[in-house]
Amino acid sequence: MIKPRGESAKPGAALIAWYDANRRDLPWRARPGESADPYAVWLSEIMLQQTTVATVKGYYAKFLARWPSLEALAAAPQDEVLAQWAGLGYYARARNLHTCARAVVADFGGRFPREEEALRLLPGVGPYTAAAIAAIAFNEPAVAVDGNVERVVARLHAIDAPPRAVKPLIREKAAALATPSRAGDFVQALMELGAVICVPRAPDCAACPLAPFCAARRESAQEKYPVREAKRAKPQRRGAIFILRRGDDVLLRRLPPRGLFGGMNAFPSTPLTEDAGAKDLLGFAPCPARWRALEEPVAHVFTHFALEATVFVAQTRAKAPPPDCRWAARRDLDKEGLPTLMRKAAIRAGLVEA
DNA sequence: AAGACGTGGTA
DNA sequence: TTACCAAGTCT
Repeated sequence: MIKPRGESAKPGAALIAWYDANRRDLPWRARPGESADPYAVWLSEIMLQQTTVATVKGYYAKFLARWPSLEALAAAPQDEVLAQWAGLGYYARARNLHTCARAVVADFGGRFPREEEALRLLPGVGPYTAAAIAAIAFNEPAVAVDGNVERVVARLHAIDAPPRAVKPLIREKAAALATPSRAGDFVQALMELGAVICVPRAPDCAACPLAPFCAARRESAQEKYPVREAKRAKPQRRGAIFILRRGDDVLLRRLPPRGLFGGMNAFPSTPLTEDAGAKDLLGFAPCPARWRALEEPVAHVFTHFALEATVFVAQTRAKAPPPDCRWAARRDLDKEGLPTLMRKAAIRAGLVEA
């Protein structure tokens, strides 16, 4: 039977047809007929965790230019990788990226394993990323479930529970749409649909290949799905950041390898995971000096708390750096790779251009 | 298992 | 301006 307007009888077929006609040309994405590069797929997938395509593009290009191969990345010093990652956030990803590169070189001769279960064992590779690499890079029949897929499937079936509570159901419903011979394209099709059509607010149902099958649309309640988790209050914390200058140098500290900004360069500060509001901020200074507080504090919002940090500045001469600290040339501050909060402080203090 | 873990964009 | 949320992982 001939369907009018190219409409397909099966949602899975409609989805893949839509993708074939509408796929975006992304830097890490193989063109039709080309085979995917596992290194490119892995690198992009790590960067894309909780991060938008638009933000990733610049970092991806920078990484690929500097480290064109897995071997090159594995051979790089970790601090260079962290410095290049600066500003992208979730810095455990950068540490795991580097560890993973070395593991694949050491344990697999520089070739990523193709099986989902083996990929899952690599650092920084969880259930989603393992499935995504297996499907996209190796066309293995793995089903990657990310936030896009959760939203599309939750709407398609009007699933009345937060995704976290019904993960297996969502995976099963997603798998039911799959085109097994085209595992990579299928996974990307479902995510792409969520990213450009079945968006969180005001989805473009008129352009959606799954609209005829969509339960949420049938009940005109697209934005009711996926059901949101109860949101927790975001505490407001206060703290201080200390910028010590010595001629053309600035004092930097290397943070311990776990926790907030783990492994990154930073200015000395109060412990940011605690509220220092009621305490004597200068008691946290890296050394005694004539500290001067800048008028306007730096505001920064993290996932789980908001911070207002007073920036203190002082000058010193010929002082040996305190433990875990070193002097860095102010002109090279941009190359040091500071997390965004610290970069904001540097801008506020006039050390670097905005 | 629920919270830690960044940042930027949109409405 | 607050709220949401983006190709999640780790503990």
